[in-house]
Amino acid sequence: MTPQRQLLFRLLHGDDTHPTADALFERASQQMPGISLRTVYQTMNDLVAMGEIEQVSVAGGPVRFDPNTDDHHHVVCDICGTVRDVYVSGADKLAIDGLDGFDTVAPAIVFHGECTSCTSSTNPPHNSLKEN
Amino acid sequence: MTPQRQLLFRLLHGDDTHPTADALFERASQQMPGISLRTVYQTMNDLVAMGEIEQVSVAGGPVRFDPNTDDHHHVVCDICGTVRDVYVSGADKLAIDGLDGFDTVAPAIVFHGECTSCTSSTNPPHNSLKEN
DNA sequence: TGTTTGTTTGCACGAGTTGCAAATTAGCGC
DNA sequence: GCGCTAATTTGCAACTCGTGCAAACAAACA
Repeated sequence: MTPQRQLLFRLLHGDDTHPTADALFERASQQMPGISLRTVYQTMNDLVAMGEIEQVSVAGGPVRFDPNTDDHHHVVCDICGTVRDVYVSGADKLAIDGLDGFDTVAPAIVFHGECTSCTSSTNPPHNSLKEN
Repeated sequence: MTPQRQLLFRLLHGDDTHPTADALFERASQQMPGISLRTVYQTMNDLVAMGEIEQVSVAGGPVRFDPNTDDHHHVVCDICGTVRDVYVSGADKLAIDGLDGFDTVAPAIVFHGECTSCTSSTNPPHNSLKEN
């Protein structure tokens, strides 16, 4: 448990914004100048492998990290890219056709939409998907 | 409607393997040597924008293209990367907590699992995720 | 102290995709 | 068929996200 790992672990927990490696790197750099982006990737991969955190990947964009390991799903704003946790119940009752020939684990559900920050024209912080 | 577009459109329809741009490029090159990979990307993007086809992107890998524009979802083999269409009913009856502040469009459901080709040790065409 | 083991860092590389500008082609009126 | 214009295609460079590698470094420990 090196200082770098402690810092990253601390930064990620209590962060529900599903940050990218780059975003974490930015924040970590403020508290520990000189920390390497490579270390952020390395540490995130290790934490994922240990099951301490989850990876969320949405449509082409960079991977995001989620400290929430509960059974949950995600909503994505298709305009600004914001990701939020969503809890779904009843997924076990879905009627599914086409899983023949597959040992299936679990469904990952991603809701797509537009968040009100992006929708409300009076308050237009229309951040591009590229930002963050 | 150029010959390139006709060929690509034809190749994609009647192909339920959710090919990547590269896979399409390979197949197209056989029938039209000299066609550019750039053209494949360009054409696919146009078709997606026109709503003629759909894009499927799974965790890190390259984008795949799907001529099926029905309301459907996908299963992914986490070993070989195969993607298959899945029809789900009852998704409208899911109880969802956390969509506040979002104008939501629709859920995209991806089932993860292992296909029998990969599971059956007697018949192990364990293609890596990188192949195809 | 010296060794061992794991971590961090920098850099170069790789995959996938896009931007750009030049060359080519399609479509269309005549 | 001819010439024009707009769209398409192509090649290449560039970009983003992420990983491999090897050297430097740090922590633990005999």
